[in-house]
Amino acid sequence: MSDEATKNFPTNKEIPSLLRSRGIFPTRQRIRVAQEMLCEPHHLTADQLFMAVNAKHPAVARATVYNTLAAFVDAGLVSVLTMPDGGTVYYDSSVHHHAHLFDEESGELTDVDADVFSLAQHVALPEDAEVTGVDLVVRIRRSKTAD
Amino acid sequence: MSDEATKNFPTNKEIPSLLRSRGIFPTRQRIRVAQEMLCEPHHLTADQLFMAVNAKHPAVARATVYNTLAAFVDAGLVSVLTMPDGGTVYYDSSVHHHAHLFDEESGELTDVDADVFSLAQHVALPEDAEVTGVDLVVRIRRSKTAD
DNA sequence: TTTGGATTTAGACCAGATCTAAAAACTTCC
DNA sequence: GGAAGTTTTTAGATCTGGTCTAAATCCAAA
Repeated sequence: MSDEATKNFPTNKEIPSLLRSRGIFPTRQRIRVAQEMLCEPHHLTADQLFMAVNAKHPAVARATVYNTLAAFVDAGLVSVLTMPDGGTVYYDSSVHHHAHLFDEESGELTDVDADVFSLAQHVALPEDAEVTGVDLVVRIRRSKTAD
Repeated sequence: MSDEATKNFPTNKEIPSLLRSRGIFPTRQRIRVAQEMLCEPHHLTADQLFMAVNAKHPAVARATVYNTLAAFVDAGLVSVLTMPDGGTVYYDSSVHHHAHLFDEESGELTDVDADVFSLAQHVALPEDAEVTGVDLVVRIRRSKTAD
């Protein structure tokens, strides 16, 4: 459960076959976006990704980044997450069910393994409700350095 | 905890003194916005509120609705909530800590009492982390009517 | 009343995100 | 190869929530 191996991010080399296996034709642009997005734990806004992809030289158009992200979400390759107050939309390279830690001081967003589905059992659901997803963000402060 | 009385929404009449008690001068516009927003459990977007307030005849400008909502948030009269995937920002007339149920079919958003802080104890937090907030949305489907 | 601070207002503006229509890149078939 | 059709990409226009601004209005106090 709290095993890093469950996440198992692909290497750059594996990207094309990964895309193909999800029914996404691996074009040059999609490969670049995927490499930047999928190969390690990441929480990026569309714009951050757009800039990362084009950091060295223009490589992929903005619209393509958005289209590609949407395709990846459909294919279950990335998940979407927005900060509960700001509304900033992040794309998350981890798709397994997990919770998020949000450091209110640094603005840093990190994954944390947690069986969010079983946590959800503790809330009073309507009889006929079937849980289809659980979004949990724990906001923290860490400045207790000299508390 | 799961006591409706803890929420205790104000009546229209009580709004002016409520605002005053929170250090908000009760102008005509702020009273209208408050009456529409605070007197019952609600999850409204700024725009929905803007339209509700102006339903019969123009009453309050858009900017005022936004300003007023911000003031209410500061004063702890409403809380902010964004859907983790869409990024839509809702204003919630309940400010006590609670979880949300999101019906994926109807799009309906409802409050549900839950001790979200104690739930958060179950996730592996860094040693020095102090929890400052917990946002929990349980997505459900209810179409089991004929499952 | 007049004055001055607080509030409201319409509309300009801004940033993310999406849409569009055309260009480019692949496939397929001859 | 290359003509024709399909898919993908692209730049830029457009849309949409939301914020900002500077002028008008309101209101309390003298």
